[in-house]
Amino acid sequence: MVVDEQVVDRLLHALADTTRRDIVRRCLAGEASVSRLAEAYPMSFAAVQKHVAVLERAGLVSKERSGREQLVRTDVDAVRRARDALEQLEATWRGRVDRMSDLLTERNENDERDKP
Amino acid sequence: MVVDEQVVDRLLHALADTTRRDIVRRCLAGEASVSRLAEAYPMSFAAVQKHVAVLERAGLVSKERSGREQLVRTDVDAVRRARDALEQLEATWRGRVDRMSDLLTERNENDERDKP
DNA sequence: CTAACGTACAACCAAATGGTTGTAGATGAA
DNA sequence: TTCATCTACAACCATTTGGTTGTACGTTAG
Repeated sequence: MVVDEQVVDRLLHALADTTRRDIVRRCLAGEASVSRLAEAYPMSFAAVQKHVAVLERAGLVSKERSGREQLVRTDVDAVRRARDALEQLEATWRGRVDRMSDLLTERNENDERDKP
Repeated sequence: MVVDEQVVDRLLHALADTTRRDIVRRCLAGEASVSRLAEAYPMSFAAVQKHVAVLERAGLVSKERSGREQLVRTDVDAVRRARDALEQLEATWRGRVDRMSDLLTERNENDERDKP
């Protein structure tokens, strides 16, 4: 179940911004319209709109129309998937470390060196 | 023990790039010089150097001089801290959800169907 | 219907990103 | 010493990012 690298890129990039993480948090605690969200930050409505778009592209939130408002809702599963993605990364890396340990243990004189 | 937002920003941004994640992985499985790393990617030495710098600024790797080479080593603890940071984020968000649930539960004592 | 509200989107801008090439300084090998 | 290697860093460039303002459009309230 290898997570697509591109997906991970978008996911981590989306979360690598304080405002966006805050939006995720806010929209987890009850849905909020984009304009209501915009009131919470020292930036324009359009700017917040863009942040929401980035989160949406990463699959972290989704929008649902309700009358003339657009309600933003955090996808809790997506947040979990984000955590799992990092966990998987860590597992891969850790796996490498483990295999490395094995190699070191049984390593004798095999000194390989590739030169292009 | 709140993780500094700025630190999280740098951490997640550093990891939001396939090449950089690969560098982290490679430098976990044995140290590698920057030039050796550069051989592994379809980009210039300077570009890889910049990627390493980003990882270093995020505290994910460190460099150690060995002769004329600069060995890059992934800080395993930093990787763990990265995972923990996301976990903490998730915990915060989850906490919000839980408190939200509590509110809903308490409100439910009256057992009425009020529509806002 | 009209006015106000919420949204979408385009155009624009400064700054950051991700890449390049070129130059210069250390260091190890011959 | 001389030369090849490894690194650091500056200058430059194209694209993306994160912000702005302005305009247009659908929806709701009065």
